[in-house]
Amino acid sequence: MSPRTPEQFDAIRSQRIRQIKDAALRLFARDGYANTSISKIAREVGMSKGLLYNYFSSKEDLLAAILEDGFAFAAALIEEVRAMSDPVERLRLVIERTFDHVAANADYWRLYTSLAFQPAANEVAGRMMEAGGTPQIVFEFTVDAFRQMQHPDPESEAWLLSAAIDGIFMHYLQIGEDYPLEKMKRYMLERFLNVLDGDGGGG
Amino acid sequence: MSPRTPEQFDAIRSQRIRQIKDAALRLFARDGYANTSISKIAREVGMSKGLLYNYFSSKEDLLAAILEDGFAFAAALIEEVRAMSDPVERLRLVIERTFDHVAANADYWRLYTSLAFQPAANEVAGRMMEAGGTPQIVFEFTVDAFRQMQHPDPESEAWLLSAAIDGIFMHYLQIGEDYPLEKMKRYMLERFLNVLDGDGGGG
Amino acid sequence: MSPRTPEQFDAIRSQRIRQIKDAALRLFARDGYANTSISKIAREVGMSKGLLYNYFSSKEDLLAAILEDGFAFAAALIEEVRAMSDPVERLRLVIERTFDHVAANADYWRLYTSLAFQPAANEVAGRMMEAGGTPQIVFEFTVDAFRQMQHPDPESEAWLLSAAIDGIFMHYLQIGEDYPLEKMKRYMLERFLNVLDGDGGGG
Amino acid sequence: MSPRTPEQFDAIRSQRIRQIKDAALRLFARDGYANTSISKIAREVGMSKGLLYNYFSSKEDLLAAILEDGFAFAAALIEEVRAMSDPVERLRLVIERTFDHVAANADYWRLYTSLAFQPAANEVAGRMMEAGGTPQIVFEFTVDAFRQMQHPDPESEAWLLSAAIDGIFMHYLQIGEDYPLEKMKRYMLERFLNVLDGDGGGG
DNA sequence: TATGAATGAGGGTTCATTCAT
DNA sequence: AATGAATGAACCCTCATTCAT
Repeated sequence: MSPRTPEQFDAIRSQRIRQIKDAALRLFARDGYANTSISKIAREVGMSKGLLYNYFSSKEDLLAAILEDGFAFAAALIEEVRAMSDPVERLRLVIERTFDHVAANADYWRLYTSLAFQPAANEVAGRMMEAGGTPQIVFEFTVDAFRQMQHPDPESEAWLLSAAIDGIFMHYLQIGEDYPLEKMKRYMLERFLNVLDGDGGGG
Repeated sequence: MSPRTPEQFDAIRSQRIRQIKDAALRLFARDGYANTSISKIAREVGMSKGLLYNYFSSKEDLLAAILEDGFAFAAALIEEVRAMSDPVERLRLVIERTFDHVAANADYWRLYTSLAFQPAANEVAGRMMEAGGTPQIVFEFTVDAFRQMQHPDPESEAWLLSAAIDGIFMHYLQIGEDYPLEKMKRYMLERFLNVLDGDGGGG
Repeated sequence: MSPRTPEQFDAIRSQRIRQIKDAALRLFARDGYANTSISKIAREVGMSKGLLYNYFSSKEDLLAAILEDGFAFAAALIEEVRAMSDPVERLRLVIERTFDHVAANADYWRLYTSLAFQPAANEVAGRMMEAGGTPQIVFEFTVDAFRQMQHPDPESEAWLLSAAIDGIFMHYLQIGEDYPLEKMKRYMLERFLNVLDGDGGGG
Repeated sequence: MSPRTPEQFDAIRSQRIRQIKDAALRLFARDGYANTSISKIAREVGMSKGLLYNYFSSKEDLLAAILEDGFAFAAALIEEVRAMSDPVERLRLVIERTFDHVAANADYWRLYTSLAFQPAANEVAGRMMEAGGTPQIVFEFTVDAFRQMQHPDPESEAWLLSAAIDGIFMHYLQIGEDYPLEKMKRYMLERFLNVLDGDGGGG
């Protein structure tokens, strides 16, 4: 009965936003952005369409918010790693962190990949992906590492490594939990970075 | 004056079907199946919506016809390669043929990949992909080859190779002609199959 | 090889028209006029849509031609019966002829009835039915007969008789060959006209 | 200012549903189900097409809801009458109630009859009519009554009575208010059940 | 005579978004 | 904060009809 404090309002607000984003991500990932209606999302969350529009001004806005969350991970990772002096060690960390993030956020990556494939399909997503130029930086890290390892063709090897990683993720996202993701992570580190042990930082 | 012969009708039909499939593939690949309307396809071809339905009974039917064309390539490749006695040589051929097909049919693979990512989004595509179980066979070819090469962990290496290939395709499909696809093909053959030369059968 | 004579052309023409009307009647009766497309009729006959339009200038024209055939029966019956001196005998003949026509042309009556129920649904049919005022005449015959039989309420009895006949037809058209149509014909003659025997004029 | 209560929403819903059903029934009855577009119904009600779909998930669903209302009458009548001990009295009541229902719901019966005539034309209606097997029960009531009245041929007489009733309805539905429906009801009761007086059970 | 390609209007349906309450 | 009624544009699809050949 007592009126809610502003803090309570904020808490409710944050929780609502989280619920909406979670439901939307799940549905976007499974059925595709275009095949997911606002109605379905609202029903999944258990709120009215109208209220959903109190938190996100459009379907695209909701998509942008979801993508933003994922970009934050990439930005944080770059930040964490930028100052490292050993390129090989840096690359190792990037790989481990990324594998773990994919394992923990499969839906996000499913959505991300499906959007990345058809940038023309969605203006907002297209613009955001162009802006969030993470991959470029990571690619340069990779070349650095192979150069330091005296690899004869660091560029090709970098392309290969990043292709292998993306391919592994693709397989994992399609096959799901039957895919030996953890094993492949260790196999990658071993084959590309000669890292023999390592518990993989598994979550 | 005299009525058209059946051959003339057939010619018109074939040409129209080809025009429609071409336009649809282009748009599906660029904008996504869900974002491509029949109207847009018809406009692209320069015909009325109604006429399109003389050739394809539904949007899904059109999609199926397009996918079928691609599956035919896979089936033909398997057929060609099945009887080969040397697994390594067989794998080499599969890789080369597939690289070439991807290079020549980028739109098809763009569409294919985008559909493969969200099988729940499209019933028809989902069913067709389940039925056309090519990847499984190709994976077994790969394991065979590495076993013959006495690789210590043929399964993991097979996973890695197929991931690398798919990743390369992903990059190529996203980046386009700037991507060094031909170079990566040679690099792959060299690194995974110890094939040193080879002009790659380039088309 | 020898060129066809005009008579042959006419014969072909008549046959085509008959085929088209037959197929159209069957489909109109079963699926309804609105649910039957020109394409379906042409396919059923085994000719092209274009050719069908050589014989009937529109779908409505085809419907009109079919209805006309049925009206011809009614007109002929009236003609045959008009001069009869005994109203009872005349009514008996009308009933027998009508039962027989319904039995032999169930599809026509199915179509006729479905159209008669919703005159607003089809302008052509509506106009034709209004013009072909057969029922009115037959009703008067019926009243005449009952008057001659000294029935205390000839009008009501006439309404009843014609309702019973129409109801029997309705049941027959809905139930089909399981319905005891012949038996009901005899029962009607017996109960309404005191006709005890009669082989029913069975065809 | 304050949001609408659930009761208010319910009231709006009920009213809209009633408006839609009323308009649809009127149009279906007059023009036929196939000739009545959702647009026309919406225009008749004065709402957008889209809103109509908030209340009925499809045109067929709307039809089903309308038919359901009519079936409810039949079920209630059967229920009311089932326990009656005197078959003749029971039949009398069924006849009176049905005449009254037809008189009060002419549009419904127009629609019903038009659908019953071409079961192949509409899957939903076909299935519902098959399931709602009222006529069969009523027919058995009728036979019972004639058997109790020692009629020499109860089955034929039952067929005749039900045909007469259906025929009367047919005439009434086609002719409209000029048809002496009330008079025919009394005439039927008198001729078939020897009921001489009766206020007609007027509703 | 004969074909079927071609059109265009209209039908059923969905959905992002707005708004009164 | 919260609801769901309401709209309108766009979507997939059908079909009577016309026309070049």
